[in-house]
Amino acid sequence: MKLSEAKQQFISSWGAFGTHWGINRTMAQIHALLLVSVDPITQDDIMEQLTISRGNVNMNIRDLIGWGLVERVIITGERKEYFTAEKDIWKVATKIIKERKKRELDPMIKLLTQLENVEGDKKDKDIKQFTEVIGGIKKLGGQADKMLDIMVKAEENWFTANILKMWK
Amino acid sequence: MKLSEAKQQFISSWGAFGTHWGINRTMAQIHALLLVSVDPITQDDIMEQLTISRGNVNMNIRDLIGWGLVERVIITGERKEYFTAEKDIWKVATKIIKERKKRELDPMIKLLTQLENVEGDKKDKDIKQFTEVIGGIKKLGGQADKMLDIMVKAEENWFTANILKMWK
DNA sequence: CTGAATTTTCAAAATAAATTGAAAGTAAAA
DNA sequence: TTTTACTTTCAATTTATTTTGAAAATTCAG
Repeated sequence: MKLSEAKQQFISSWGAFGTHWGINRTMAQIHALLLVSVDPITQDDIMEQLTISRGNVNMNIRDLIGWGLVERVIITGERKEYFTAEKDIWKVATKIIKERKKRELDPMIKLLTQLENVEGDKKDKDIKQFTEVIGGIKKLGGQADKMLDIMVKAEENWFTANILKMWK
Repeated sequence: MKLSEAKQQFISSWGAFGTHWGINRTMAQIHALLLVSVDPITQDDIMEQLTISRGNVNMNIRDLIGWGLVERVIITGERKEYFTAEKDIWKVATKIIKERKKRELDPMIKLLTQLENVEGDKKDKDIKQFTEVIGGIKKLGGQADKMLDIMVKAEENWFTANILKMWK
């Protein structure tokens, strides 16, 4: 397979993959394009390569910057803005995990904590099962939290890799 | 907060939470309703509680059964079908993880493996970066795989919990 | 078998999400 | 300051997803 073909394939698949995880197709594709672009590129480059509108590119790029996955690059002498993506996949994963945890997991756990304090007799069958389910989810969330923390804190890949190998 | 209110709140939030993860709101809500229902319930119960159509309930219930999160229950003497959800959250998570891994992660890793075999000089800057990015994602996928395997294989919650505590 | 109860299907309708493109906004250059 | 190159915004449109509901299929009791 040729490089250009492989890049195309990657961009398209990464986009499809993203949709399964609540990320919009175009944002994932722009991210993929930036990942496989050696040098920083402009909004016009993205428009052309993915055949999408200027507004679309602009909005999604801003989102990607918000996620900390892409940054603006100033090229001296050039008027246009250039963009580049973090290429270290470990860092990429770390950022996504941190951000999703903050945006989704933390608020959910906060809510569950409130829901646990339901009125009534704790011995009641209905109440008991409810608090058990809620408590279970909270506990699971806590576990996930710990795992993610480990991943995030483990600066060195080998560290986690080796821990994991022990129990494989 | 009253139990009924808390249940309502949980169902609605669980639905919203689901949408961030590529799960449709109604399916997540049906799942939530089943999680907080002590006894098995019918399609009509679900229709009524969530005020959604029969067809909608039927399709989403089938999907949930496909994920192994819900099962049909035959109540002797009753003509209608009843449904119930797995209440052990650890098992629920395990099933979701296994299934998503099979449906999404495995195919992606397979594709990346193909893309690594790109034609041309491995010393070329463009090719080098491409294979590095692809290789990085594959490696990350492999790590995730291992982690998920550990979670899935760890029948006893405390086992993983304790491993994790060591590095917290 | 017959027919009532129940489940399933799926085309059409409703809703939600993504995309466009042109106008408004900004900032550097002249 | 004015012009010009570029970026941002957002109402309108397009596209994708979800939901409905009635018809078809299935199941089971009599």
